[in-house]
Amino acid sequence: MKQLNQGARLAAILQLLEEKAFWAVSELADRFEVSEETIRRDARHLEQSGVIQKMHGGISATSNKIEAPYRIRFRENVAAKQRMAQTAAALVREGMTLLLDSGTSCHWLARSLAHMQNLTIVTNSVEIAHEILGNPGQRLLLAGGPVNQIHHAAFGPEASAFCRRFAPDLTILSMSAVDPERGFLDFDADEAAFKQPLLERARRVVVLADHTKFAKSGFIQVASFADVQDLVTDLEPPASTVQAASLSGTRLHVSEDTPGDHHKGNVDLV
Amino acid sequence: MKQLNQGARLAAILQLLEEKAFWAVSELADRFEVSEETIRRDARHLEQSGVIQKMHGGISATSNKIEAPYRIRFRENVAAKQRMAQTAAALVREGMTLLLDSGTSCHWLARSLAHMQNLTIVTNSVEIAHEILGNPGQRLLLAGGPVNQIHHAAFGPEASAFCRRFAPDLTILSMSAVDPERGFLDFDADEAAFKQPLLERARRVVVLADHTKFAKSGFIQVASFADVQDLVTDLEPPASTVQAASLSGTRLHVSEDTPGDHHKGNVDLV
DNA sequence: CAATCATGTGACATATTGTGGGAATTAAAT
DNA sequence: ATTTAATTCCCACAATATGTCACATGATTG
Repeated sequence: MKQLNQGARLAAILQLLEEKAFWAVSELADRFEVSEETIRRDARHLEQSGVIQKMHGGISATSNKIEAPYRIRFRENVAAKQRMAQTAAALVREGMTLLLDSGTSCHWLARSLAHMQNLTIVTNSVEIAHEILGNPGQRLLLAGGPVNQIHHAAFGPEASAFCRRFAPDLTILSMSAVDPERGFLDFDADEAAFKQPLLERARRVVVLADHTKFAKSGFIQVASFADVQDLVTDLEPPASTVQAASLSGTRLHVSEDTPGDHHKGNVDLV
Repeated sequence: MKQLNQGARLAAILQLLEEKAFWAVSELADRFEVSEETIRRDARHLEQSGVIQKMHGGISATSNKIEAPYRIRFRENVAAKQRMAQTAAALVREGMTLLLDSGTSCHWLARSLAHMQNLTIVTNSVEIAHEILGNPGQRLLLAGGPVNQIHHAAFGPEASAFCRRFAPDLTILSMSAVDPERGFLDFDADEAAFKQPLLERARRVVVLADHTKFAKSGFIQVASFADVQDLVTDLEPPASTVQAASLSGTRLHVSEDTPGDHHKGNVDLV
């Protein structure tokens, strides 16, 4: 192929990506008879305009389907979420009825429960419902209504009324923020309004909150420490939070990352 | 297989996991002509993003659990279902409100609607809800309640009452059997009891039924031809069925397989 | 002619890969 | 059940490959 100017080359690259999903930088440099650095600059330009995706070794077509933000969040901090899920799963016994809140942490917990039999799961999360249906031998009760596009869950009055009909053995909630003084908080008003009534009928409340939640402070209080029997997290919380939990009798389950140290297990304070 | 760079290799591994649930490290190293350690590192990357599960000796798809029967059915007769979905999608306009019944045909339709904006989807199917949440710019109203393990959808009174609150532009139903004399039938009593009331408030009823449904005859009548404005199917139905449809003014949309003949399109009788 | 832009080159930073040693896991044998 | 052997895994290091940046050159444009 002969020398093309930049515009023609960019267009040609896009054309080539129709044929093959991935092109190595060296391939393109060779084909257009320019230096690899030029191709890399082209790649940077195209990536800036979101048309392609730069990868190590070359460029690839952007996935034509924009992934929903929820599903991106689901894949962030996977290791920590999996550890928390394992820790929380240890609280579950066969035959139990669980109320599983929406949120990616609860979603990972649902996945960790795959092997358990004879569970009844009540949830308002479409993602968790979808997950549970992949687990044979688990009953699913789904709260419906208008579905929130951000959280992929129903928070409306239908969902609220539905969930209040049950008295689950464990009420498992995720929280957006944990504050030593104000307890557990949320940013979303609908979400908070959905969770709050669940506390009244709850026998045992388990909250999942990774360490990033200790640095935040939402603006709607959902629960105090006294409402929560178990708090599962991935890193030791600040001393003030540990103390607040201790004073209210909230058990703290820290599932730390312990590479090469498999017998240490979880640190359960109180 | 030739040497691939990391990105291409990761994608290829995910592709391979579609074929076989478990791949040994040695197998993959062999296939990609890289060292086993490289494969292990790939595995670590993929596990970090939660896409696969690392096992001793190899990697496996996260869901090494038995795939739910629904999800197996979803992958059967894909070509026919996709054609029917395309045909049905042609009836949908932006801004519409759709009631989408459960069933794999409707599920494929939901997928075909991915590119459309500003749709409002009412459904009782967890699978369809999950699909819709992957389509940006579509509103989702989910009917809840106890979820049927076979159909992955809610058929209970909560779901029924919820759906009856809406007057959708299109009411799209799948049916288990089509009989020239008795109309549209079902095998499942709960499912039938859910669908029947939807017909009353429906403005326009679209039924999806592939050709296998013409050979069956369920035992619960859900609708007569007079209730149904459009019938989408993949092959020309028996003459008696065509006549029954014609007499009741039911439009017949046959999305036949027309390889290399893209302008023939659908056969619309009446 | 000055200013801007595209390109190539080389120096340096970052990422990926293979190798070998030692820990961990599994399988086999006692 | 306990020990032994084989396999597999993880880590650290070195080599290679790739990416980024800064600067110089030549082309293009106003």
